[in-house]
Amino acid sequence: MVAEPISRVQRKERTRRAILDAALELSDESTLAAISLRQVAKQVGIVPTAFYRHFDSIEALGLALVDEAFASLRTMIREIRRGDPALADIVDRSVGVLVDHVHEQRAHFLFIARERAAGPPGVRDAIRHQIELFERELATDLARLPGTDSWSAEDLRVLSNLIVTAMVATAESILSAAGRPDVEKQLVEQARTQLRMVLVGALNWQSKP
Amino acid sequence: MVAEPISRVQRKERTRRAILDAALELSDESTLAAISLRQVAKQVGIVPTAFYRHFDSIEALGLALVDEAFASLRTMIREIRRGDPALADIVDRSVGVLVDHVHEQRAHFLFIARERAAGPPGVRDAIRHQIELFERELATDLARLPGTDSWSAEDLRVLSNLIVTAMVATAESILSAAGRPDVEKQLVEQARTQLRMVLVGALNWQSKP
DNA sequence: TGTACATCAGTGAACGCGCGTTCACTGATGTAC
DNA sequence: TGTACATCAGTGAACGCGCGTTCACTGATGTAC
Repeated sequence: MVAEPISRVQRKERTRRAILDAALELSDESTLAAISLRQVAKQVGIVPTAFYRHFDSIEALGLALVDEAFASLRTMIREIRRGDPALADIVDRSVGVLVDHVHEQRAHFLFIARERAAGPPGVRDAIRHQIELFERELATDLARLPGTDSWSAEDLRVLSNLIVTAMVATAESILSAAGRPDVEKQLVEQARTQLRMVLVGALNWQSKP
Repeated sequence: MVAEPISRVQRKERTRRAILDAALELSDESTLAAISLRQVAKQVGIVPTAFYRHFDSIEALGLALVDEAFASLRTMIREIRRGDPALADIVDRSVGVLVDHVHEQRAHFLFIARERAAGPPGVRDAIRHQIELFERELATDLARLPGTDSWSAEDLRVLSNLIVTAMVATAESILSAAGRPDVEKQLVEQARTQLRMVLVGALNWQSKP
């Protein structure tokens, strides 16, 4: 076996990756606002000043993590949308995919949950904006369901917001139920029931003219 | 007019109050995890070491603020419960009271919104516990509504959780819409519609046997 | 292929600053007699 | 009412430490010829 030569560009990308991972790891027990550049550098194994070769500040690093986290969320959404959109099992499938991704991307979800409420203003805005995009996409999905023909655009948006809110809350609850499978099972069941309740409401809803 | 003598106990209580207020004020732009004891002391106008005469740590101060914030929330809930429980306007009244209190107790709501996600573990647990109590109380309220006779206790709890989740999200949105009355108006309308959608779902719901 | 120069990720010393916590103290308020 | 002592909220000096940021640097990788 011959040792592969590694280009300068690859080396830099590798360090950048290590910085992002270190910040995610530290985010497990703290929040961006309380994490120091020196802590991140120490975890990566570089000298504090080397951090500046990759990011201008901890906030800039946070924005990069937001992009990354939502890119992985989009993969999830595509997964839900794929396959048959049979109304019957759409609830079970959606909740199932969400829960799987919370486990697979635990660090990303934890990061978003924290920074959504407590991050630097720029980071909070970026997260809010991304969640808003999800709401709009979900609204157009809902418009394709049978029975929503008579709905106003506004009501579709409002329903979409309610569903996204409930799913965000579900993801956050599951994160704090880590290591208690019985609690998680109950939360999953709760999320399914809530989605069904909302859908029953939707099917019986009449938009104002 | 004669100057009132102030007892040592009163003086101490006054300083304690000032510390709580200072922490609330600082929480407006930061999170407990990033606030220093020295910042709080400086804002109050006492020497850092004097802080220890009142609280063991910033976390202990946080727990006191949680108690205080939820005490004021209970006042709010009592206000909703009072008066006629006519189903017709219960939605408008509930949302109205919530919005009023978000404005009146802005600092408390901001504090809870932040620390719920990003606070020290003890503070997070305390907040989670208090919200859980609200859910249970709401569940017993819901059980008194007409049409819920056939509901299982579990479904009442699940519905209650959904409503509380939506109201918490509404309060948080209104906080971030500060200074934009048009956005707030839309959020209030959204909250009302969502509650109505959920109630329509509830009225058409059949608990599993 | 070989040489001379440019690029640039990471280094290490240094800076002034705010941090939590310790300790012995002060002096006004409270209490016992 | 007056005196002697106890209490204790707030003081101020001091500590060692981690912070973000500056700067001139090193040496491996990349490029031009």
